[in-house]
Amino acid sequence: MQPIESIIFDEIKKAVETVYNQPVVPALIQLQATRKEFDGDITAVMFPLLKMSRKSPEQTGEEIGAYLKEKLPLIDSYQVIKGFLNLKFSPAFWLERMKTMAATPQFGQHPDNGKTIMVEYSSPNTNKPLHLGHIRNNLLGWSVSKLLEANGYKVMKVNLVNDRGVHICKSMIAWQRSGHGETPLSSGIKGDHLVGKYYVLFDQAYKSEIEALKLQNVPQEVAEKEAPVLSEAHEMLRKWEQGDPATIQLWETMNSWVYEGFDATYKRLGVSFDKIYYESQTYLLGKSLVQEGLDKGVLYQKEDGSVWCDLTGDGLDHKLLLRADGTSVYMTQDLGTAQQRYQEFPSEEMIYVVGNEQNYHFQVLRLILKKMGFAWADSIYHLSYGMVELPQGKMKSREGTVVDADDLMEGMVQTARETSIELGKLEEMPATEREELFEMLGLGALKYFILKVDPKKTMLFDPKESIDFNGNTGPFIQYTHARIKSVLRKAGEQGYAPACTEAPLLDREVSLIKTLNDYPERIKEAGMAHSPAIVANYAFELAKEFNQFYHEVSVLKEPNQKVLIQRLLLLEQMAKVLTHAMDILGIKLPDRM
RNA sequence: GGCCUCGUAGCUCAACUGAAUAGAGCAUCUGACUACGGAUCAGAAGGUUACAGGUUUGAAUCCUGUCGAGGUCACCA
Repeated sequence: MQPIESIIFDEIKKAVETVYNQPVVPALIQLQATRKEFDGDITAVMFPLLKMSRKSPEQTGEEIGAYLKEKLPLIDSYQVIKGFLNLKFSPAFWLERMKTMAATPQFGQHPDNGKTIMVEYSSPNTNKPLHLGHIRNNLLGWSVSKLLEANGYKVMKVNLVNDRGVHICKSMIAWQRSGHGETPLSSGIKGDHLVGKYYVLFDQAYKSEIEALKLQNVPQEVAEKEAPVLSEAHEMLRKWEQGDPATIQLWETMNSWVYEGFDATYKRLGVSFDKIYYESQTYLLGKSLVQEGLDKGVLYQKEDGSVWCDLTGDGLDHKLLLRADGTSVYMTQDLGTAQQRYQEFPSEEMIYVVGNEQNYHFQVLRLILKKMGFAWADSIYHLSYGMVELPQGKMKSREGTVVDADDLMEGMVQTARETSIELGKLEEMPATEREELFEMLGLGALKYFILKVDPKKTMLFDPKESIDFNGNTGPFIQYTHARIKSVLRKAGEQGYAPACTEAPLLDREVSLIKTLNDYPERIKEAGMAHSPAIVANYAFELAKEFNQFYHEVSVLKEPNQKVLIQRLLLLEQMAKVLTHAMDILGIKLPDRM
């Protein structure tokens, strides 16, 4: 559906050219939605035109407004306030708009553009369970993928699991030492939590060994490096890299526990992937690229054999790419995986959903790829999101302030359960259906709370506020949807079906149509900004507007049937748009609650 | 110390590309339950957009400086 601005743009340009008898640069025509407090639908800013008109802003607005009103039937009236020309469209125009959107099956869904985008997100370590920070990552990754799909892209959702390294060996060592063969099955503990438990145990053992060494007058720094458990962990990593069968087997076993746990968390959170990569299979990539870089003279080698990239010319430092012993570092693999991805799925854009503490890493990654002459380096987009903080500050594992993902989800669902039961509205609902509803509400609250904030900003997660179900929250929108559905249901029982009857529209209805009409543009805007927050805030505006309308107008008590039937059509549109918007956020909408 | 990001109502967040009187929600106070669903709605109060300059017809937004917060500058990932 054609946005209103583009319909009117050429007309206004023509009007200005005619009235002032000279050509106009498009940039001078500035249009914006008219602010709520003024009468009108679209506003043209007069200031840029003053040089042409050589008249006051008010006079200029008058002249162009008068011309437009006379020439364009769809302009009902105009009003000039200061330097702003507010144009109001005719009711017939808005009726037409409503008809068009009602006839559009997937309103808000942009047509397939034939382009592919890759989105990498989640990318967890396999030594501990997911926490609140991962939740933001996962929700963003999922939602941005949906958002891009709504913008007509084909999206490949990818997860690169960090399944190897010394951190995993730490859990393995602790399990060997004190696990006594414990498994998720034998203990009833979820796999990722069980492995996480041993990671913590490792840390405790490590610390007490340091203390013990210090009692023997070993200096702190030396103790930190030479504690026996740590040496064991490094030894294990060496064995792993050599392919020692027993080590590999333990590694596989413990990782499989973690995956089982992650799968459950992902499932409840509602996210999924099209392809999962494992770092154990990709960590050797990138070495050939480094060789290529050396040949091209983009990289250089030190006497000890280590390979570096000099980025001082770009205001950055020297960056290590291969250690003296020839092993690769994080950046090396990332160069390699980027190339592999691009070859595997040539895409318009490769989006990495990664926290902003890695801004520097991605800056360097792009720069090196560019220096090496890969044009696709520009298609790498680091979707950098801010940290999630708690009222008491940052999450710190040492201080035990880490909010576990599973606990958090369960807590939200439990709160939804308590709140709903307290309100006492669901006595008639079957138990299983009720539980499904609590799940929808609890997770809806969580997802909305996190996604409504601009990704790049640091956000505060206040558990007390997140479980609030009033105001700008997921449950508020879910409730709104349930009410709309309820009216439609009752109307259906009375034999009414939504339709456009050309009945006159109230101002409030025109306003709703305007908001609905804006939806596809907002999706586009959100897609370009990679920001689900724009979608969330739009949905809230719409829900709020509905509630106001609903409070003022008795839809089912309306005596004029034509009016009634047409209002149902408007309600149906709202339900459709809300559903589509919430689907982008991964939030389910109940028909009743 | 170098580089990057951020600073908006008591709190959490908006403000598309520079545009009209900087908007919501929460909390506070007042009002509406003879309800198509009150998990709602109406209203009040709350601001020198950290500070100081500059550009512009116009600045929360762009530039410079100061102050404050966070991140990063690993042969960790």
